[in-house]
Amino acid sequence: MARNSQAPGIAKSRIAKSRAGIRPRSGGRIRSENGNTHSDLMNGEIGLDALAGHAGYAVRRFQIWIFQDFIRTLGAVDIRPTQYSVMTVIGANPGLSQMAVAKRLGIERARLVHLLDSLEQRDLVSRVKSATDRRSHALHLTARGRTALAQFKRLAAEHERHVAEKIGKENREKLLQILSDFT
Amino acid sequence: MARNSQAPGIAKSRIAKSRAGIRPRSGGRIRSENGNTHSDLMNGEIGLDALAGHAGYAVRRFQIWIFQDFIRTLGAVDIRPTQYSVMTVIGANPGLSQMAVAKRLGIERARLVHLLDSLEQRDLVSRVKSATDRRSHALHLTARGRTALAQFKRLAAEHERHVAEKIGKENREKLLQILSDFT
DNA sequence: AACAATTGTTGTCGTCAACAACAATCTTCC
DNA sequence: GGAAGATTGTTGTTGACGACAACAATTGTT
Repeated sequence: MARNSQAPGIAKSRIAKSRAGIRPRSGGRIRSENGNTHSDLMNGEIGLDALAGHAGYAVRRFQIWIFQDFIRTLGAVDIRPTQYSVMTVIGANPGLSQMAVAKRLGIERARLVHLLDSLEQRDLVSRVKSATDRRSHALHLTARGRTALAQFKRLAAEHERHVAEKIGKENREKLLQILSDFT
Repeated sequence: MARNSQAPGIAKSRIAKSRAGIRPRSGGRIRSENGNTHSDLMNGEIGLDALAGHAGYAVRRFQIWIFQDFIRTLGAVDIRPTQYSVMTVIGANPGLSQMAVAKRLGIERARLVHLLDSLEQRDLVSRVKSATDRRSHALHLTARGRTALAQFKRLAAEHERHVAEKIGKENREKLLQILSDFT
C-alpha cells in the first residue's frame, strides 16, 4: 500500500481558464520557449482547461483515491475491491454460476476464473459441480468465507466512512443515487 | 506459466470434494441471513447486498462506462482519455516539465514517458530541451497538435453530452461539483 | 443424431498504477 | 570549491484489470 501520500492535496483553487484551445501562435504572452512560464508556473497553478469540465476525469481521479483507501483499509485482510465484490454477491446469492456472477458484476468470465482460483485457495469460496448442468459450477462461501466476509464488511463500512469524510455525507449519498443505474 | 492441468492442484482437485449438503441453484430456498430470499434468485434478480451501498463499486462501473464512451467517441482520432488529458494540460500550460504534468494529472512520471513518446511520434507534442534546467524538457504542442486538440475538444464535448444524457444534466453538474476536490 | 449455443478454462494483448534502479543534472551545505 | 543529497527523465518489472480468441465439455435445439 505504500506510504503513498494522500491524493495530491492540491484541491480547490479556481483554475485559471486560459484561452481554451484557441491560442494564436503569434499573439502570445506565453513566453515559454524553454524553462518555465511566468503566468502558470511561478505561482504553482497549473490550469486544467477543458479537463475541469469533464466528468470522466474527475471520476477517474476519485476512483483512484477510493480504491487506494479501500485497499489500505482492507489491507490487513488482503482483500481487493473486486475480490470483495465477488464474495459479497456469492454470499448474498449462494449457488450462482460463474457466468451469472460475472454478468452481474460486469467482470469477464475469463477473469473470474483467476479470482475464484485465488479465493478457493484461501478457502473462502468453493466451486461445487452443479448436478443439473454439469458444465457449470455452483458457487458458495465456505464456513470460513462467511465469517471472513462479515469482517470484510465491517472494514468496508469503515472505508465507506472515509469516503463520507472526504466528500461529505450528503454528497456521498447523492453520488450513490446518481450512479444507481450502474450498479 | 501456469497452472496447467494440475499445477496448483486446486482447480481440479475440487472435484473430489464431498457434495453432501449441496443443492442445485434452482433448488430450494437458501440461507437468508442477509435478508435475501429464494425469490431473489427465482425471478432472476441477483442481489448486491452490501455492494449497493458502496460508492467505490458504483464509481468503478460508471468509470468503465464513461471511458468506453470516450474511447468510442474519440475513436476516429485515436485518442484515449489519458492522452487527451496530457494534451489539454500542455496546451493550457506550455513549457511545463514532464514532472509537473505528471504531478498535476496524478500520472506516474515513468508512465508519462511512453505517453509522450507516442504523442511526439504523431507530431502532436514536442519535447524541448530546457536551457535553464538541462535535466528537464519543456513540453509544447506542435502546430499540428494545436489544431488537433481543438478537434479533440469538440469530440470530448460530444462525449460529455452523452454523459449528460445518461445521468441527467443536473446530475452531471452535481457530480462535477461533488468531485471537484479531486481534479 | 447432427448442429448450434453455453460454460468454464487457457492464453494473448494492451492499459494502467506502483516500484526500483540508473545516469545526468541541479541544489545544498560544509 | 567540492562532496553529498535531491530531482528529472528513462528503462524495466510486477501485478491488477478489460477485451478477445480459441478450445473441450456439456446442453439445447431441430
